[in-house]
Amino acid sequence: MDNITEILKGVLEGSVLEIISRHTTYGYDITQQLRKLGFEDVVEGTIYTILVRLEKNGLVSNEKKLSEAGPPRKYYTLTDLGYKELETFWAKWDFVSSKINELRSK
Amino acid sequence: MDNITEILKGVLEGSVLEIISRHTTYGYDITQQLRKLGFEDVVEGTIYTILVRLEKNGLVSNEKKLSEAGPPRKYYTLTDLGYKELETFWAKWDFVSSKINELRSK
DNA sequence: TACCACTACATAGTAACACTTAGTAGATAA
DNA sequence: TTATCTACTAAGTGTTACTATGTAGTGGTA
Repeated sequence: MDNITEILKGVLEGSVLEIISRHTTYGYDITQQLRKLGFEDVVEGTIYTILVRLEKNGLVSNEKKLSEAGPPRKYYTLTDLGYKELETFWAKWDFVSSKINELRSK
Repeated sequence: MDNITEILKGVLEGSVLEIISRHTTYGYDITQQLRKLGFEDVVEGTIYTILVRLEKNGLVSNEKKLSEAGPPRKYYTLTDLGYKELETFWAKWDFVSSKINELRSK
């Protein structure tokens, strides 16, 4: 799917929160998961900037651990604030997507 | 719903295209329709900039007509390119929303 | 007449976000 | 030694919705 950049705005960050909420993980892996999901053009740089932002906003914390296959990894975990934000994200998503579908169907 | 700005990015433009595709209409009315739909914080300035952009990109054309209740209105209509773009928008929306829901449910 | 509310459009500036691009660096296999 | 995969960093860009403010026509009302 070409050029979904604009539709991804605001959505990608929520997706990253969702992924981290499942189990603690690191940037490179998150990128791979999103690409496997179908967002094939997502690159690492995008995810890392999101992670930096999330941490700056207190939504995630990280712990550096050694890797078996490369440089050390930063494993991210949601904070309480992060879980709250994730909930808010889904509420917003439900709201917007229901309204968009309403607009479309009538 | 508070602060859905980021999620609306890319979506609002598609919504405007969808509204115009139903029947030719003007900026102020589009704003009202979107507010009635639930996007209560959408203001006229936002819609006018979108309309200017759409026209610049050849997706809509407009015709000025007198109003019964104020200044003249600019009635917008989708061009062929506009209809194509609208179709593309819905394809992107379907793609992204299905992927997001997939992420959420697994 | 003066004022206000509603209608209707315009636009310069801002903030937020995903993306681009380029880099560093460890591990492993050819 | 070269290449490939893993893993993180960061400066700069482009697009978008929003903020804020302005202009202007119409109709009601005090």
